[in-house]
Amino acid sequence: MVTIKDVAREAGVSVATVSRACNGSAAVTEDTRRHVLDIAARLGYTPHGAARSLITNRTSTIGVLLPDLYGEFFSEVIRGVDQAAQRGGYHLLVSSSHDESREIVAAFRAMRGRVDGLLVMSPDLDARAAVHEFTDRFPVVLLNCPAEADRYDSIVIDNLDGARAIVRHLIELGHRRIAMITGRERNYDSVERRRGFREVVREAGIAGEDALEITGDFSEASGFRAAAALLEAPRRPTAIFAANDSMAIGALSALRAGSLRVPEDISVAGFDDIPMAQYMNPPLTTVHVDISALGALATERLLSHMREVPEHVHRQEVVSCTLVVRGSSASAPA
Amino acid sequence: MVTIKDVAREAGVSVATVSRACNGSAAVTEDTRRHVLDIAARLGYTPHGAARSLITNRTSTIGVLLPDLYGEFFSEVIRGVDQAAQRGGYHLLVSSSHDESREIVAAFRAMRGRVDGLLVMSPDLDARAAVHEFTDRFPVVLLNCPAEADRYDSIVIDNLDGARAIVRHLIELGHRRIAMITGRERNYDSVERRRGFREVVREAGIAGEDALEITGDFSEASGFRAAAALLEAPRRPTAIFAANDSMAIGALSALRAGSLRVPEDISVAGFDDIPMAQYMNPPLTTVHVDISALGALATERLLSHMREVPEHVHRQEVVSCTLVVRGSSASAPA
DNA sequence: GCGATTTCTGTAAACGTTTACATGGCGGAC
DNA sequence: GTCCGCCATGTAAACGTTTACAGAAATCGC
Repeated sequence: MVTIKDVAREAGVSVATVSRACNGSAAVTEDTRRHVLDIAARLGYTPHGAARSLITNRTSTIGVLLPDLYGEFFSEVIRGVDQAAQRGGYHLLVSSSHDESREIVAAFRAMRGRVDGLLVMSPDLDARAAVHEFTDRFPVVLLNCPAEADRYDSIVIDNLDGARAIVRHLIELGHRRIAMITGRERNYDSVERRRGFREVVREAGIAGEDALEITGDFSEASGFRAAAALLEAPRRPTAIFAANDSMAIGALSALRAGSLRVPEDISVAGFDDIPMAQYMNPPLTTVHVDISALGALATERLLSHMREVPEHVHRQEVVSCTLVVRGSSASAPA
Repeated sequence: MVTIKDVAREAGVSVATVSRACNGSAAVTEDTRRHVLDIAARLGYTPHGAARSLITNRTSTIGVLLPDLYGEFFSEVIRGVDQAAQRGGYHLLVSSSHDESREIVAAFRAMRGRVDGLLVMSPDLDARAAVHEFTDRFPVVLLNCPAEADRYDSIVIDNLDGARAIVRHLIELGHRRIAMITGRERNYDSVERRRGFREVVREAGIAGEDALEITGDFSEASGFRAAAALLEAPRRPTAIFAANDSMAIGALSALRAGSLRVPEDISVAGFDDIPMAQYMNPPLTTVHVDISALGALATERLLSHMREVPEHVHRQEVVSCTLVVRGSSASAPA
């Protein structure tokens, strides 16, 4: 591998000059610069990232910690993150599949000296402590995590508001028996969305047995299973609110398999508005969240945190979401 | 930031001993090891990745170069890559949105000293030269790229075979006017799939004007537009083969908007079998590719290449794909 | 109890950069 | 023509590790 020394020797200058020429430092003649860059190009020299990081204490990389990479939601988030990072001249070190605190800690440790800041997306409620331990190490921004607003920087979706809006929508359509397919018990987004569901349902005076809850895991398959189970319920709901679009899509499929018409016989609503949602049959009524913008926002927040590190003050930012009514919801059957 | 020196001082040993204790080297007493690790934990010491990489010449990271991160296909690939990498103790440095050769080269350069190997997924035909320049730098595996088999390691989908199978399927159902929605002109997968389409259509003796081709870009929206345009065609096709599932899903939506029934009036087929495909209405006939396995396979290939670097011999591996017939295709209307 | 051998720990060099500081050369002002 | 100052370049230290080698302590055989 060709190093800066090889270039220096070949060009007949010192390594300092090569370094300066490559980094566009002012103090080098135009002639020398061209000469050095020529040699460098000819030799195929590329600076060694680790060496550079070691001395400059900068890596031009931000770490991203995810629970999983499954589904369109996460891929959209990453897309936004990547775009914003690239715009700022940063790379992305991605680490996913961290269900347990223990794994998160391990991933965290592995990041020191490799990243300048960290974006943590860990909706799991248990991971909080693990995150806290590292928040003084380098700048951290939490994305969609449960967090005390004053101790962390965080970006969260207004889950509560979104859930309220969509459940209200269903109630306004005359539904009085509404089921919710939740995510896992420890998932923050799911818990918040369920909180909205429960609130609105209670306000509307809907009895507990008419506000059925059934647990999924945010995957299409779990939505399918949940909806299939709901069809067997003694008092079948006239509307289903799934805690995310993937489960809603699975539910649509199960209902069709059970020969129910959506929305004539039963309404379905999701959450997130993944790109696919509008192309469903029927198109999915859901809560729109600008997912990639969410990722981009979090990244920009992190980048600015990294610049102003000493006088930084933590903030929690809430991104709003809006109800999108499409074909999968309609008036309750008579 | 606490370094190995701090730990050494605090523990009253040399840095060498700390290093050995942390890395589980044999030559250190159990007592010393425990003592050192205690101090390290108390001080919250984490080794500095860059420093370690510099001396060991290993980064425990593999780079992933992508054209974009949009859609379920890429997210599934990354998922497989991430899982395999994690299993092998590697991290992922992701860099996406590289449309032009110039950008690919820049991304490549940024990777030196940061990764031990590189996974390149660049279906763009123009990027080939850029890739070649770096193949002697570190181990590279191409994923779904056009490549001379003997000069690179590569994994490709058997696009040709898959496309043939699905077009034959449509023809066997009696369709004689079949349209294809392709991807971009420079996209390798798309070109190969189109080649399969053309071959089979010609063999079946279908006239050129009955084998309409229309260009999309692999997005749902482009599939929607393409299908909408096909509805206006003088001789409307009775079947549509989209070069990927996203476009097929967009097409389904457009056909529904145009009041055509799928599959009674018109059949639709996709490619990839993204997780969502089976939940469509109607469920999508497509070509199944085990996408995340593809990513995992490429990663394992890269890892083994990294181990046996000198005597490594390049191979091209072709992963097969299988026709999956679901509800979106049926006999041609009379 | 003494030398040989083994086992553990310390010293210091090395990895490839960047950058503060030193140095030398050259031009301009007088 | 001399001196001063500036500007381009070079020298060398530093970043935080790992590891070859050396050295000290402990164990063992006799």
